[in-house]
Amino acid sequence: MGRKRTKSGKIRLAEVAELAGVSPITASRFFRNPEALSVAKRTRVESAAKELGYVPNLAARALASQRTEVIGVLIPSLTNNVFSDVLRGIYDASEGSRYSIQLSNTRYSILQEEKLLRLFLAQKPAGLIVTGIDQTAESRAMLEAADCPIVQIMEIGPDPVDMMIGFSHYDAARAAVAHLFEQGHRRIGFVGARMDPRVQRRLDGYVSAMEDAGLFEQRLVVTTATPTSVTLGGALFTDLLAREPDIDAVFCANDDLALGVLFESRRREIAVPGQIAIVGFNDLEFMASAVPTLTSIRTNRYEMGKTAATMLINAIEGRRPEQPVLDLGFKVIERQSSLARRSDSRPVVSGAGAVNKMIALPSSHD
Amino acid sequence: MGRKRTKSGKIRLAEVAELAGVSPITASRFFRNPEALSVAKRTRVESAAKELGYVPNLAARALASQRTEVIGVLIPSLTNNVFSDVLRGIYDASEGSRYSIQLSNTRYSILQEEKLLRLFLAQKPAGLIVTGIDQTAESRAMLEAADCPIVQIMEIGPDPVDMMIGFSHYDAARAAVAHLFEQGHRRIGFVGARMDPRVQRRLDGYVSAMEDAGLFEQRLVVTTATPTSVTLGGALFTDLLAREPDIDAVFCANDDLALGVLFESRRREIAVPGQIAIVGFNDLEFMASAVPTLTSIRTNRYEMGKTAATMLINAIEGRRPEQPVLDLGFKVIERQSSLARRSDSRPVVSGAGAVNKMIALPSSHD
DNA sequence: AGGAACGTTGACAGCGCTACCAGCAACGAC
DNA sequence: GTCGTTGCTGGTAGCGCTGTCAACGTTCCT
Repeated sequence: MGRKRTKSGKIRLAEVAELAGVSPITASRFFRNPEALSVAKRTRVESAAKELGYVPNLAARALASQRTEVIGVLIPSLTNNVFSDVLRGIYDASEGSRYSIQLSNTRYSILQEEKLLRLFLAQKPAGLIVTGIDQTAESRAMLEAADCPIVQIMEIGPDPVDMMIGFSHYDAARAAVAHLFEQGHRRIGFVGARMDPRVQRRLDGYVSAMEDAGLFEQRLVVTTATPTSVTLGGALFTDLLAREPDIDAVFCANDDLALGVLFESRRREIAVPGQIAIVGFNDLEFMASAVPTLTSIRTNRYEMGKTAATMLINAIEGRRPEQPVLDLGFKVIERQSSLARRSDSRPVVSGAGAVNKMIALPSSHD
Repeated sequence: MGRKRTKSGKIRLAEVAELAGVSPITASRFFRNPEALSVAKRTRVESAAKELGYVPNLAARALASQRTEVIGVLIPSLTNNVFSDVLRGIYDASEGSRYSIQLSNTRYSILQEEKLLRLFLAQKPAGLIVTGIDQTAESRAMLEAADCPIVQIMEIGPDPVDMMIGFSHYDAARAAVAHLFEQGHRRIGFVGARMDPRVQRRLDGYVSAMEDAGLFEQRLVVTTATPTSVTLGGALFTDLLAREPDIDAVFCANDDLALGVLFESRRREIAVPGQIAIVGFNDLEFMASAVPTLTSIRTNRYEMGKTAATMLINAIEGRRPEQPVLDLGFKVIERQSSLARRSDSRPVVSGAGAVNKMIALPSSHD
């Protein structure tokens, strides 16, 4: 059953040093700063380590050096596939580096975030990646006092703690609404779930764009604190229709909701985009192959994670970025679901991706 | 910018002990085994620790005790939302415990898995969670020699390394095909992507069920090593149709593929389930709200992760499970997409979830 | 009463590594 | 030739905690 207790081979740095004929400290240097060694000793230590199969004891290293090689990552959700893309980027960037990722889930609670932050900081992480810009005052103070580089991800805003990488959800939402305006839609509903700070900012963007056009009405907005799902999209859309039967478009705070709206439309035999246009947010993979294909806002999630981790590692190693705040922007991916209303109400069902014009915009950060 | 270097408050166990008026070792015991202390000292240490805001130094603890409180988790993918459910369960179970999760991604490579395993084991984890039962001989040997409890997740099979929790993908696939037979379908195609060992076993189950009925033909099977996606589902379905235009059902190795098949059917104006029945695998959330609602095999992924981590933690603390191999089974969730063929070819578009009969089956492990 | 058994506490000695500083050789500048 | 400089190497002294074992007081048994 594999529970047998084997006396650990126990190859220490001292053994490697002995085999290589150098002092332990020289062997130690080989692993931290090989350039500092003469070529002769370097190769000797290297082959000795390989021969013995030496693996450094991270706990001893951390204790002696007073720092760890752990990057702490705080994200609000493991379920939301938006974060799995970001995480994949982070893990990819950390791979091959000496740093390991310590992940924790705040469950969209800034109090939980504060608690986790305290825990993380006590272990002296090499760096920290935190989600968003809405921390408690206490968290903010801890972050500012922290003795390591920090990257805030997912959005950009004023007053970064250290580094920041993301895009403006506000601007992205405005762009989505602008696109619907362009296509001739006027009574545009908003459907949102979870309503975390980033979704809230999307709502703010929607409201401002609608107000600018003199078209905003509170009754066009349907939101809930419930976690998002496809089914919920259908339910919220049902609510919206009951309240405002004459809407001609729906801007969904994410793609799951958009898919739910699409299915609900089909269930009700409402033509998309003939009778109702749909725009989602995030541009998940399925948006391009739905029928009709679904318009969405593409956000560079994988890249965000990867860049964040890369920037962080560079900063840890003393190479601070020229530009600490990075706006990754977004793109309006125009597809069939948001086309201008047509006289015939039959949905367009030509090949997927036929309409796939892209509008790239950096978010203007104010 | 938060880079200011603060001299760490540096509250050590010694400080706590001093304030409490006990020896450091007694204070240490308070954190590891409070029951061993007298009530008086226990409360004294407790309040001293709280007053000073003491947080133990994990590196020192690990070094001195020769073991860590880290649970290593090896999964093949971060993208696949099947794993995000499992992970959520694992993280949820670890929360509140003293153990922290160290996650690594094998990218579906057993060689990469072997490499990561070596890395993990060198740090003497408290426990290990690995995916599946297909390890290299070398990995297997390392696992058997490992000095910690181990749980294999996602599937069950003969000869567990230690503990095992999952279900039979083979039996689940057979059940899916049996369901299609019941509904009167005969020419059932198989669509699979990625073809990792578990998908392969689903294919094996499909093949055996079809052979049992004398209906198997190699040309009914379309697979690819490409990672799965909704779009890919449509493409594979297109291939299948080109090869075998007269199929009456498709069993998809996962739900993303099934959704792709649904969209492609709609694009081609093929009625589901009128002309073609669809069955997916995993029962992701959207399956219940698609139009038509999509039949799938429900697998208990969150529960799998949570139970695995709970079992592991119990085993670490000496409470080994009565039953080291746990079959979580699966359920055939019958929905509209797989109903018997009907004379009229119009898809059923009544309310979602109208048909939602469930068949629960434990997988028979041989 | 004597002794064993138990519960509780503390002293000591590291765990494996690295920070710090000293030492040494080789080299070039004056 | 002397001095400083640079490049490389090693010795010493911990980092903060826990394993081990001994010692103590108390209780219970014979």
